[in-house]
Amino acid sequence: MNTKTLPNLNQINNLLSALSHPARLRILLTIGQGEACVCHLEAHLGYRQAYISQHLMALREADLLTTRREGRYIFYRLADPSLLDLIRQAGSLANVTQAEVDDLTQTSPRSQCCCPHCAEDNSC
Amino acid sequence: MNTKTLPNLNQINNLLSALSHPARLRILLTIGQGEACVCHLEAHLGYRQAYISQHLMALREADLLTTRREGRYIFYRLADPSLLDLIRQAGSLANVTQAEVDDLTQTSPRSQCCCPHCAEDNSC
DNA sequence: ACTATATATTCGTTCTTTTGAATATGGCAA
DNA sequence: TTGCCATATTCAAAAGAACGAATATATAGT
Repeated sequence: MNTKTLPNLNQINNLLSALSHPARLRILLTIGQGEACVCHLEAHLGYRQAYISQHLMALREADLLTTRREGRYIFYRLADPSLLDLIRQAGSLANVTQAEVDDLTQTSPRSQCCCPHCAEDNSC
Repeated sequence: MNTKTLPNLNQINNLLSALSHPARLRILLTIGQGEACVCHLEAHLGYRQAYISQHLMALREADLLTTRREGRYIFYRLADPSLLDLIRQAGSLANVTQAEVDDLTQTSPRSQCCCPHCAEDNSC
């Protein structure tokens, strides 16, 4: 629409738009500095699988994620870990402490992930 | 809307959503560390008055702006100047240099603002 | 009181995003 | 091959955001 030809503006806007969703924020925070497979996010956040995949697709298209396949599992990782800083800074501007931001990671008290990464810890 | 009851998440999301719009980003950058009236933004960015007011309303509702009335003019100011840092950081994540971010401020080669602040500089 | 100027609000339409449901793909193991 | 598990994609309906047009408000000056 109006954005005329301001590519830089659009790049920033695309980044922010990709971030501007509760589920996507939680996904990014859950991935954190490490990596996570879809089933992990599913178990951890309590969303449906397809729902998570859809948001992962959005994040991928915004170049915010990288992927790595390991057998049947696909592990997601932040393309740039400083994304976490951005979210934290947004939090601080929105009166959310860093501790509270980190809490947004865990919600689903049930179910566990049994991917290669989690299997050790869990009763898999 | 699945967001259940995660108020912190929503606060962050509301902030980011308010930012996620080309016109609003430019408005915020134009206000910068100082203050600006609507007519200034109008002249500077080349948007219609009502259009700007609409976006200012959105930014106000997200508590991103404070206002001050001076006669017929209403001056807008960032509620928290560190918002600029957030935008710059978003820029850097989106491969936009700080200089390029600052450029997003000026576009309309025409028209001038004649508010009390600008009158001195311009031919008003 | 009347007019002009600066800004805000409302309304309706269009465009985009979200989301559930269903289905597809791709690897692995029997 | 067959079937299963992890993940991706497609589709359509519903919800929401953007935006133009018109109109309202508030202040100042005459």
